[in-house]
Amino acid sequence: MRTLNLHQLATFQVVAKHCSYVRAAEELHFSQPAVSAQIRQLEANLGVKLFDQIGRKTHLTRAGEELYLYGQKIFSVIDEMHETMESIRSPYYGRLSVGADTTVGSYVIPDLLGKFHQAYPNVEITMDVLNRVMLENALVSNRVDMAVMGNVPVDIPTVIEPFAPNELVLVAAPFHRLAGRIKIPFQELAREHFLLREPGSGTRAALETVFQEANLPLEISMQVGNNSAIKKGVAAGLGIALLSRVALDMELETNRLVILDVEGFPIVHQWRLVHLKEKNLSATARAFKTFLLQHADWRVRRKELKEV
Amino acid sequence: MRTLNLHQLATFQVVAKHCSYVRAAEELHFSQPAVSAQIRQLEANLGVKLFDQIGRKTHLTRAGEELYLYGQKIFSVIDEMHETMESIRSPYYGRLSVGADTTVGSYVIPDLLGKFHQAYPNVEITMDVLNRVMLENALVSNRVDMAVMGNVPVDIPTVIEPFAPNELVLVAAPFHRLAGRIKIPFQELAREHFLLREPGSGTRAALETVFQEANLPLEISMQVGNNSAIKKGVAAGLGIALLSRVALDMELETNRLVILDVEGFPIVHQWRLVHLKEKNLSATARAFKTFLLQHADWRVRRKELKEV
DNA sequence: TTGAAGCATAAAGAGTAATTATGAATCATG
DNA sequence: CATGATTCATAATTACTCTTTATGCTTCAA
Repeated sequence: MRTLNLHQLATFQVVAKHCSYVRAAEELHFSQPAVSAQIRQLEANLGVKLFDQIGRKTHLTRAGEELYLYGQKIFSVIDEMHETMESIRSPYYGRLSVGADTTVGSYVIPDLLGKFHQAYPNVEITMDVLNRVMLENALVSNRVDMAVMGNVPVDIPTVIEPFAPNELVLVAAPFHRLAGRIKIPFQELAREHFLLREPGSGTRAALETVFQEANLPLEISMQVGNNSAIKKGVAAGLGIALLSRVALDMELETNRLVILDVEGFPIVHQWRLVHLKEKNLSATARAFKTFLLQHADWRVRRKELKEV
Repeated sequence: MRTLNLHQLATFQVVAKHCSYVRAAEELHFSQPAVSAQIRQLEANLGVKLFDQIGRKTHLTRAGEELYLYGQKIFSVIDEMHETMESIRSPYYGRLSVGADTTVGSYVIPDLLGKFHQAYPNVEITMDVLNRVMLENALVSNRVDMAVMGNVPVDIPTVIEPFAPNELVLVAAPFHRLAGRIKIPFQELAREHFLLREPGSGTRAALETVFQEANLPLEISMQVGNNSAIKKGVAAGLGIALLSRVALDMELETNRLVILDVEGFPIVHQWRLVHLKEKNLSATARAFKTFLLQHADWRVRRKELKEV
């Protein structure tokens, strides 16, 4: 089945405009027979005569008049479509879907998204805070453009960019016996009770690793699936905890928690920006990636300055 | 400048629908590489990626989603356009512009247009009643599809169809001295005064011709540019006149005028349907032509029966 | 690890559309 | 009234585009 040919239609529009094959050929930079052939084929395709040749004047038929109007309609939709494609090519318009794991999604990304939004106000941003499994899932099923996380998936081909250091610090209540002491030997921790996240949490895994390497037993005071709850517990004196530095701004400022200066701490992990290697990043996504990598550093430095 | 290719867009729509090149190829009865090539070119033309290949699943990108919507819009306009063309191909829709000279346009065509309108109620009909010069002008400049007239233009290539006889009869007032007599010798007319149309009128020319051939002088009582005025004058006894039979229905019925039975009368001319040889008659115009030629005969016969 | 599924790539052939050159008809003009 | 300019049609050739077949690579389920 022979579908309408836009090339023919475009040619027709010009011929109809001038009511002349010759002048249409000039405007189109085609030869006159080429134009004639296009019109002949268009007439054959549509099954209607488009022009009347009266003497050496060319007139539109009724069908031609109607087709001319439809041509304008069609090309105006196409123009609109091209504009849309143009805006998609530009990073300043479009949609962006970012996934983040719990900590980074709660404490780091929101600020950056705010800044990005200021720079690219017409970009529609979606952020999903997900656990590691769901994140990996969202990545491979293409539901997010990219993800920010600590432990990147290893079994799928991805592009990984180091994004920001994740300092895991030991915190305690200000009245804790270790608070304020400096260069606390690691062994001292053996007597402490810990508040921990659920198994599978990256932070918990890190803590377990260092205790295993030091061959010390890890005393668990409480297991909680939520950073806020852990912070509350520590502040209440239920024990100490290993937490991401970025989650502690307010608690440190208001002196509800203090960082313990223990040998081997902070443990510095990396947050990473990840996306599928196969993924065609949109202009918007590329802009966001660049933006994130530039601003992350600065933000982390600012934190460190503040901390000193 | 490379314009959008509808073939590519149509292919894209199917691929987008299935999110699969293979299944699209099946539906389109193309090979899979052909489909791939189409999409590749479309992406190049638009400057955007349309699909993400994640593993062996194919996903639409943002640009692809947008394009899919535009594709639907574009093809719906095109469908509508095809429907319009279809209706133009049919004789039951369309426009029709007919020109007619004064007599036939006033007394013959209106009835036929009414009948045609009953048979083709969706056809937009325009009739222009024009003098001979204007009619010829309208024909060559393509402002009317066809014309009905007595003296057809000879210097332009036309298609001419005899349409109906135009009986030119001599009429007088019922109290005229010749009224009621039969087989009046032509010579008797020499004593009569005539009411005539302006020079250039076909009827006048016909009368002048027969007088010239008989070598008789033509006595002019009055020259009037209008058939109604002539009829009024004749009825008032100002003289006799040569008039088209079809213009006399009412006057004969109400006995305001009578036909004179003079040797050599009525003079029978032809009305003809004329259109440019080069003109592409629309389906509607062809239907009207057929209709007119069929119904004209019948109508004239009816007139004659009534007259007897 | 093997095979099926899905898409890409390359070479060859069929179909489409461009160009040049030329012809026929119209129409204004010296 | 014949000449030349204008306009579109036709024909042959060439260039280009698209399709197909054959094949390879990667993914993913069994």
